[in-house]
Amino acid sequence: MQLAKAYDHKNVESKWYAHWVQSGAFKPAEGDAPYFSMVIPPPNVTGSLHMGHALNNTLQDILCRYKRMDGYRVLWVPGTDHAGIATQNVVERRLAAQGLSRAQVGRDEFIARVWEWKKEAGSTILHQLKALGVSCDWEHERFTMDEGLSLAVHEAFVRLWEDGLLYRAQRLINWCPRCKTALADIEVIHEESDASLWYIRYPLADDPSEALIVATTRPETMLGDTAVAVHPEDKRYQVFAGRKIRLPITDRVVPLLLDPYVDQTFGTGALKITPGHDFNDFEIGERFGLDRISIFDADARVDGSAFTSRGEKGDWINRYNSKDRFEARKLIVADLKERGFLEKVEPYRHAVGRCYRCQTVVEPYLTPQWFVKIKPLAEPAIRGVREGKLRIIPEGWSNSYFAWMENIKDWCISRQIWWGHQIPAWYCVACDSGNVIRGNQGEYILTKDAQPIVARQAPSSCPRCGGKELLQDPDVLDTWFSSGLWPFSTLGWPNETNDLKSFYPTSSLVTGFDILFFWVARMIMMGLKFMDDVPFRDVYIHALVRDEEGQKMSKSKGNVIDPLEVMQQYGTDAFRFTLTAMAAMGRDIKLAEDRIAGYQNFVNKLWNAARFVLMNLGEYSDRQGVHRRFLASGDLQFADLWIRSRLTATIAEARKAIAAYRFNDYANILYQFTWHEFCDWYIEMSKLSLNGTIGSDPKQSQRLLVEILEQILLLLHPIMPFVTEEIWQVLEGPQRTGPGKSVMLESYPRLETGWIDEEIEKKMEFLMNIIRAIRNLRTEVNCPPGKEVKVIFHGPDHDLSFLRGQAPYLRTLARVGSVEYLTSRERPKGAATAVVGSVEIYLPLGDMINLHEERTRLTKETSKVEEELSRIQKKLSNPEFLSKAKEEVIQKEREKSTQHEEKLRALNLSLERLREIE
RNA sequence: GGGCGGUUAGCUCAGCGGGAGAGCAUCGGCCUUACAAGCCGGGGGUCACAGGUUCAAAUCCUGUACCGCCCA
Repeated sequence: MQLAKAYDHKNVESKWYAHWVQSGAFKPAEGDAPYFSMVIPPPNVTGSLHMGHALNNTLQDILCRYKRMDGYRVLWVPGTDHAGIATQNVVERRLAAQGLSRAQVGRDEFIARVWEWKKEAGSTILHQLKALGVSCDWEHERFTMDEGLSLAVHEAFVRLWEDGLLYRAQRLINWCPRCKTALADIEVIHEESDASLWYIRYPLADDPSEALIVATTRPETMLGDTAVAVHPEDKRYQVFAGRKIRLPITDRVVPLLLDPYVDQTFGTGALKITPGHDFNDFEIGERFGLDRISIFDADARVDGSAFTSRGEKGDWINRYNSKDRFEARKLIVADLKERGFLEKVEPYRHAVGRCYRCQTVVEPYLTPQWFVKIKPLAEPAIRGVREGKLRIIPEGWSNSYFAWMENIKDWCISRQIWWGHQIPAWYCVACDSGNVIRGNQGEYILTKDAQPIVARQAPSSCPRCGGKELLQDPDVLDTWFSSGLWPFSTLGWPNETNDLKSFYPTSSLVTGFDILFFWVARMIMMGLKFMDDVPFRDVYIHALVRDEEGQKMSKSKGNVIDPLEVMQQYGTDAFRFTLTAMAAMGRDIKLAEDRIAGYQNFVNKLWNAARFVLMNLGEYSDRQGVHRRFLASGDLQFADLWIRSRLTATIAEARKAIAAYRFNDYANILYQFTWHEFCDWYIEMSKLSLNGTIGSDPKQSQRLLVEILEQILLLLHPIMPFVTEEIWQVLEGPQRTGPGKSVMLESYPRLETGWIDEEIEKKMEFLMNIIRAIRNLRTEVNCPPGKEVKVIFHGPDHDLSFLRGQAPYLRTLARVGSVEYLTSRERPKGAATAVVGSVEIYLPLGDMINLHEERTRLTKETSKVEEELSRIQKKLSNPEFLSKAKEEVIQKEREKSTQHEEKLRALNLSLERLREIE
């Protein structure tokens, strides 16, 4: 029953994880205890573990382990999300490596290949999470594409449709020409970039010698212009009111509109209007009934048929047809320049929208899509937070939540990809034939007017005409649509399962703010809609992990720290502790590897403290598995009472911190107690009891050491599961270990408020200060560390008699060989001096003292105390302070004043002694 | 452009109305049989700046500067 000389995390971690899983320790307990449930923010099935996951799951694991130990029935549901676009991209790349395209293999074969890929590579991140030690119930693992969750998706879709909250319509949406799919608004990332502003002459139709100059960042879209707009009050353009414009190149004649939307300060104040490719222009187009010309195809290449179908003619159509939008831009700019329509080009910086998956510049594109009518869902979701059914922590984030929710736009949920939940809507080839356009290879296109038949299962016939041939909508749903259902779909919804009854609403959700809108907001809306209750009571939003310079970690910047490497090198516990200690609310984490190394020392410290305890157990083996038995039973010495009091305070603070999601406080409180109270003082003091110098029964000291160590292990376990388990198993011995036994199933330390003893704590604080003062004096006089010294105390009787009782501690901890207690007015001559409270401490080592240095030191301290004292006295002589400040504050200041006076008096006496020698 | 957050020791950060703190780094001394991944001790800060509120401001308010994020 000994521990190895050094803690070897590599061997320990996988061993205990397997043990936990095997013994079913992650499964929710039976019984009727209150529950605590969480769902994991499902990582992308394509993903691999990064710092964000590591932090996110460490914090969740802390909550789960804490709650489990504290008697709750805990369920933590793990799983992954099918990540439609990302996964499709991965599999397409694999196909491309074989020289194949998605179109070549066909839809069914492609889907089969995605599943194949998922089978072989889709659990990577879950395995990595296991390395982190997460205590998820793996029997509850879910995947957004598995059968049950697909059922939930269909059910949700159909119900939204039945409730009139879904519609299919031709709208301008964000289109990624690379992924060839629609994106939701928030899937577009706006990034500032350097570009140009082109100024183009737009001549008047009736007099080409007159022209307006429009400024644009996208000259190529002029092929789709159907108007020019100016501000109604813009004096520059009032002469042009009511006239028409003949567009360069296309010769299209378009109206000049007056619209207050136009920003007079932008460019020339004259705005070209392209309702088919700009969101703002689209709205102006709506107001004025303008044509919307969709000038590009799905690849964002100029689509000549867009013009011929309107009866437009000209060489320009052929010239630009099939040209990529950026190529078309170059051509058009060149052509404008050649024909004298280009006034000037200015450098210009503006935000460009890019696909969040592949960074391609998105194109506003006019296509039929499915939308969720979002306002009726958003309103209850706003109320839910306002009324406190759901707390967002830290609270500051609720502002962002409200701002977003209140300005929310309908959610485009259809995606033109293959991997995902195919939309449960069908179209009748018979009665809707005009809208179902079939191609040669079995593919088909639905027009904007197609009539969907929405159903839970493929209908066998058309409810309108009885037609037997029905085609399913080829689009799939946004992945976030299925993740929006995650908190209840994973529990079995739409079936009324026991899980759903037992664990919904979930207790907490822990996530990063980057998916507050993507995911959290949508879960709240969906939860309220389908479960009639919020999906979780608390949302804890944690920080982003950045690199040392505060930069977001990204592969392209090359500043990524791989959590797996870190765990390998420093150990998972050290890594988890670092993340926890740095997870202060509302602030990003700048992670430096030094810090992890620093906390690895803490793991080592704990390990060695445990080694000490085990090494000193001697014959003690009569443990009966009752923790805190001897701590509770009395017969405690001074140091025991002190550590028990401190332990109790630590338990109270730790519980408070974790309940408030103050993870960094939790970590620091335990660090402080373990290292600087238990190790630095209690263990050192216990050496005296163990060797019989103090107290009567060394066995009692052994018991208490074990019990306090146990408490520390229990408190630390949620953060550092592995090392605490390893120590626990050795410490408990064979009677209490074995299958099904684990520190993670023990009770979390409860609060015994009667154990707080302020008097004892004050006394210990005093003793510590005395010891520290003596150590300090020794250093000052260059006294060799091992050498015992004589010390003389002078002070009030009660202090001296207390110190008389502490002689053994003074000997061990301060190397005080002999003590003299002075009560007379005599003072030793030629001694180094320090003052603690009202006690003067003399180190009579006349020959070793540098008188000059000693005097400088004392003088410095005197002036420090004087300064402080005068500040306090000034306060106390201020009548306003005395009349307005709280009584306890005044009392405290008075006490301080007395203490400082005492100290000052003692210091002055010491200085006097020095002068006598000199 | 709108909103949010930050600016505290050399570094990373707590504290957010009544004594300026931690970890790391640094300096000095120690291989004291749990731990040199350690022990003991020390130094180091007009709490960004300018006003204001208050008996009392790092902490609350206003403004300025710089940095970061989100939204448009």
